[in-house]
Amino acid sequence: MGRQPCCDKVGLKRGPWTIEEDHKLINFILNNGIHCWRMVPKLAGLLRCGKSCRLRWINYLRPDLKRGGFTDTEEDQIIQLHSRLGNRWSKIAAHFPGRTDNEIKNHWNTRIKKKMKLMGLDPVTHTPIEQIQKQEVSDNRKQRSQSRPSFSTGSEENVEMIMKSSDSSGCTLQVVSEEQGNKVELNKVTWDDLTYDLPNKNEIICSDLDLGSRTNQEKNASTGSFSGSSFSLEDSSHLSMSESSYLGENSLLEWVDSISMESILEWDGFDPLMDQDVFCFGNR
DNA sequence: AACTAGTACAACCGCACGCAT
DNA sequence: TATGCGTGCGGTTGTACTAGT
Repeated sequence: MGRQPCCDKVGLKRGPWTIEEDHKLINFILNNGIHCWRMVPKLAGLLRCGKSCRLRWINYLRPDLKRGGFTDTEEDQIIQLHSRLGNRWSKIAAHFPGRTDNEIKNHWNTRIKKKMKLMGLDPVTHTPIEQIQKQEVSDNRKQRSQSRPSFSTGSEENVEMIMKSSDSSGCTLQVVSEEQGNKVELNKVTWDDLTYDLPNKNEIICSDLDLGSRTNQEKNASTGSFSGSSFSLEDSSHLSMSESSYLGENSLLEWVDSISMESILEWDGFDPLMDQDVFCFGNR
């Protein structure tokens, strides 16, 4: 059927946001909340598409954003989570309140990837690069040998791992030899073990936990409460303005600070269009 | 000082999903 | 069921900034 564009793009501004636009957007959202992003630019007096407004708010203007560099601990945590979740940045970001998926994704692409390569680890599989190269050689050999008729490749590599149970700390695996039908139950292994010690762990985890396809519950959970990339209006009342350590421009920061917290807290009491008193400079 | 290469990150784009009709 | 809409997500691009020469 083909999706309609989120906006006609005609006469809309693109590129970097100005302080004035930021002020307009923040003022509108803090006073009215968000019911329909498509309507936000119109009501806020912005020549932007709703999508752009949403992105700007989520990634830059949200008052609860934690700015600044990532700590070593955070980086380690990102690596751990990435090994389990892959490039599902919103899920990863959910573990870091105040961080956005975009921020984590950027940090991953610019720094952590390189850091891992320097450590000799493949950023995609999280396994030692040397091991991957060996595996590739082994696979090539396998392929070549399989193309030959009646040639056994040996049983060591023909095993299947089945996840028997799992929780937040780790899982129990069953290893089944295809050729001999042997079943060996491993003691519980932690996710870290899976990350660094076992080959092909991505396939194991993804297939058995269905991490490759998001469930409705996951989606709802990610949008239902404040959890990193997904911002809940309800939970904004718990946020501390002191956490917004950086907003790009001091004037903007000061301006946000100057806004009465009461107006921020009343997300639920939002009356969408009753108050269309869009921000004007000098009004506050 | 001028230029270049590398880095960091904001912003955009296209697609998929859930929901309503 | 098919279609349209709004939103969220992940990949990619653009650009400002910094370091090195």
